[in-house]
Parts: sequence; structure tokens; C-alpha cells
Amino acid sequence: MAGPRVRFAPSPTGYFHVGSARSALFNWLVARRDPDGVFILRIEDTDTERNREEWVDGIISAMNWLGLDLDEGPFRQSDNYAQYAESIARLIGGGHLYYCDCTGDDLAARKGDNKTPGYDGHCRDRDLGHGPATALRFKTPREGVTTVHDVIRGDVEFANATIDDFVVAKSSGAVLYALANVTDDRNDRITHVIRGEEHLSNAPKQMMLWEALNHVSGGAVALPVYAHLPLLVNEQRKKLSKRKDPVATESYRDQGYLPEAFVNYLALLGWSPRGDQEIVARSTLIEQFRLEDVSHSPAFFDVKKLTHLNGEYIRMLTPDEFVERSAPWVRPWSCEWRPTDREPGWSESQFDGELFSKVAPLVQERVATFGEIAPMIGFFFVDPVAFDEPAFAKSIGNDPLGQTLLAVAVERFEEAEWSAAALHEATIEIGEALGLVLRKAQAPIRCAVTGALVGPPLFESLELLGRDRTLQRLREALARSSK
RNA sequence: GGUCCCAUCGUCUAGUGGCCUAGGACAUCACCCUCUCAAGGUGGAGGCACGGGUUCGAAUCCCGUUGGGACUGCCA
Repeated sequence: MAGPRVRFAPSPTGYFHVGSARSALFNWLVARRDPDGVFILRIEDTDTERNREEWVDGIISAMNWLGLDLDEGPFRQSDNYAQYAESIARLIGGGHLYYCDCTGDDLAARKGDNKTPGYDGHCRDRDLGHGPATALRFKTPREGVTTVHDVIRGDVEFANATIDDFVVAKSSGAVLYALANVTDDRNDRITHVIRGEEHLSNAPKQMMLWEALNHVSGGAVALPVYAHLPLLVNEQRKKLSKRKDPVATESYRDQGYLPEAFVNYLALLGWSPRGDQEIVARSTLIEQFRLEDVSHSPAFFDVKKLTHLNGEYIRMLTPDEFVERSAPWVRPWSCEWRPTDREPGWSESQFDGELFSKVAPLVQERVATFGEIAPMIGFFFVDPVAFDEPAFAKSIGNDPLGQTLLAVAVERFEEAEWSAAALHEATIEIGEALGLVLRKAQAPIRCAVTGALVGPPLFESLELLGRDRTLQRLREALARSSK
């Protein structure tokens, strides 16, 4: 028994959409679940107006990032024009196609108040030949019903009378999506067409074309089974839009989401693993995923939940893995790949790898994405420290108490044993002497040394920063305060 | 307008006629922990759109209503 042959067929007209990523994943899962499954990538680049080569690279690198490996391809439709020409020739021979010279204006004029959508069949029986401005239309059956067998939704019926004679090749000669897609699916012996729900209404047309192709090609190729995935929507419950919504998979990679977390989250959109555990390994996904279990209703792409999940994955990393994997955001100069438009805020000469390894465990449990690391630990590498002004004003400002506290801290820290525990103790005592609880006493010190009121644990940070740099910053803050 | 799809907490979902007093996760609230911020722990609030059937019994099946969405291109 041969395994399923599935394909992911994106068009390179923009960033890699998260909805596309999910389609790719679900296809991949179906292929991987069966030892004989085959996953194919086909770039649908017949629209030469809108395609750009960089988007093709984007698709491939994003899939690579997600770990969706290919069994065949990537194929490109732009390499298959001969096949499409053959499809067209055969379909013409079989009487399935006709030439049409109607312009958009013609159609609009004829339509008038008539609400009936689609092409009116004006040229269907005019028996036009090929001309300078003739498109090729498919002659759809006027009667009967086409039933789309959808694994997720069950049988969906379309009355053939409601399907108009759609264009298969432009007057320029360029083939269109419907024909190219079906020709390739049929030639590639695709068994499962898994894609977004927006394609459901294309399915009957494609089935008609497939059958027509069978009719004129001698050998019949079994129709594929369809699976239309629920749409990914935004808060307004509209299909995720390239213009308005954060849909670029690349941007999630740049922000420092882990591919395994991203894949896990994507899998949760329209599907769920058995049991109560949502964090599941890729192997579990492969094991449990079934198209039949995919839900029917649209899913909101919830960045908050994605982020939470990513935090969980980050915390599951070993400290070494954390250091290694965060490298593009921490020391991009040493990395082959680095996020675009994201600088850590320090230079190679300022950065101290050994220090970072020690600091890393302090931030690993406090960040949800790698992009959050740098702002949190910049004070370890950059002198003088960059102050968050409101924080400075609030904790130190011109307050005599704050100034006294810093002054005492300088004295105590000059003598203190330089360990987190000892500094902790010393700060408690400093606070007590001034009638301050630790919570209050640590704030000016934290601000003086780190520039902010929130950050990694203070005393561990001081220990790692070292006595000299700590004292220097306390003095600088003092000077700054009395100005 | 036409065709088609969809409908369980705010969100993602579990649920396939009795195990449902509807379970989990995110978000949210409270408390605990605590040097800040997180993380973690405990607890709370919160849902079967509505109306009819079918059935001893319905979140689950059927019909209708309402609501949302997709498509309706010589784009994919």
C-alpha cells in the first residue's frame, strides 16, 4: 500500500504567512505519520507580476527553520509550462475549453442589475478561434452536482449550475492557478490536497478539471481527497491579513521564538493532542495527528499564548543550550544567521562571553523570547549604564534618603565579602539602619547599578558585575543625584 | 446579492447520546513564595448562540432562526 503523497503549494508573493506555515505543517504531519508518506514543496509562481525570488528563498528558509523537510522538490510551476501547454492542448482537443474575447467592461455591461455572479457563458458556443485577445475558458457542466469529499468537513455539494466557466489561460497565454495546480497535482499523483478553507470553493472546479484531464489523457488518475483547514483569523474574526496582522513567520523567528515552540503552537490551531498536555514533542505530533480530528471552525492566532508556550520551551532548555541558542540575539557577530533589525545594544568588544554564561541562568527563566534578553542584561556590558530616567527619579532622584543609602552602600560594599549572600545581608543591614525594608533598600542600589528598577536578581548580578564596577556605578549615581 | 463553510468560557480547545455539577491551556483576578521583575504554587470568576423537534435521556442527532466567515479575479 503506497503512502499518502501530499504537497504544500505556496505562491511567493510575500512573507511566509503563519497560515501557510500551518498548512505546511499539517501536510508534513500527514506525510510523516506514514512511513511511506511523501511531502512535496511546489512553488506556485505562475503569477509573474507578483512573484519575487526573495520570497521563494523566504519560503524555503522558513520551512527549514520549522524543520519541515522535503521528500521531493522544491518544484516550480515556472519549470512546468510544457505540461500546462499539453494539458491545454488536450483539453481543447476534448472540447473542454473555448476561447473568449469578452473584456471586463463587456461583462460588466451585460451584467447590469443582474446579480448572478461569474461569467455568463457568452462565448461558450461562439466557436471563436485563438486571437490576440482571447482567453481560454473551461466549459463547466451545466447540470448535476459535484461533491467534494472533504476529510474534515464531510461531503460538500455544489450544484454545477452555480459554477461559471472560469478562465484557465489568460489572453496573454499565461496559464492560471486552477489549471497549473490541477495539472501538477495530477502529474504528481497527489492523494491528499490539504490547504486553507478559502480554497473550498475552488475544489469543485478543480475536480472538474481533473476529471476532464482524465477524460482526454487515456489514463485516469484517482481524484485526491480534500482537507480544508479552518482559517486563521484575527481578533475581528477576519482572515489574517498580510497588511494588518503580524503574519510573517520570519518576524517570529527574528523576535526569538523557538521553532519547536512555534510548531507546537501551530499544531494547536485547529487540532489538539490527546490528554490535557498541550506541550508536546514533534514525535508526539507525528504520532497523534489525524486530519479527521481537525476542527471545523476558524482559529484566532493568539500571540500571547504562543509567547507563553515559547517561554515554557525556553525554560526547558539546559543552560548550555540556552546560551548556544540565544547567540544570534546576544553575539550576532559570531553567528551565521542573525535576526534582521535587531541589535543587542553592545559591541563585540564590550561583550564578555564568560560573563554571559554566568548571567544566562538568571534571565533564562525571565524571558519568553530571545529578543527580550539583551535589554535585560545590557548593564553587564555597557558602561556607563543607561538610566531609565523615570526609574532614577523615582528611586533616587534628589531624595536625601536615597543619597544616604547609596553613600552607606558604597562604604559597606568596599569592605564586604563579594558574594551574593554577603551583599544580600549587607543590604538588609543598610536598610535596617535607615528604617527601610529590603524591598525599599534595594531599589536605589538596583537603579544605580543596572539603570532600571526591574531586572535579574540584584545580588547575584552585583557578584557577577564585580566590586569595582559596582562601586563605580554607585558613586556615579550619587554624583548624578546631587547635581 | 449568489454559492459554500462555521457556531462549547474573552481566546485555543476536550467532548462523537448517559461517565458533564461541561475538562484542560492562554489571558484575567486573588492569595502564597519573594530583593525588583518574572517563574512557580494554590484558589476564583468565566462557556454549550437561540427556538423547535427526535429520545427514557442531547453540548453531542435533525430542522429552523440568528450571528460570524470564505469565495464570488484574465490572483493564488
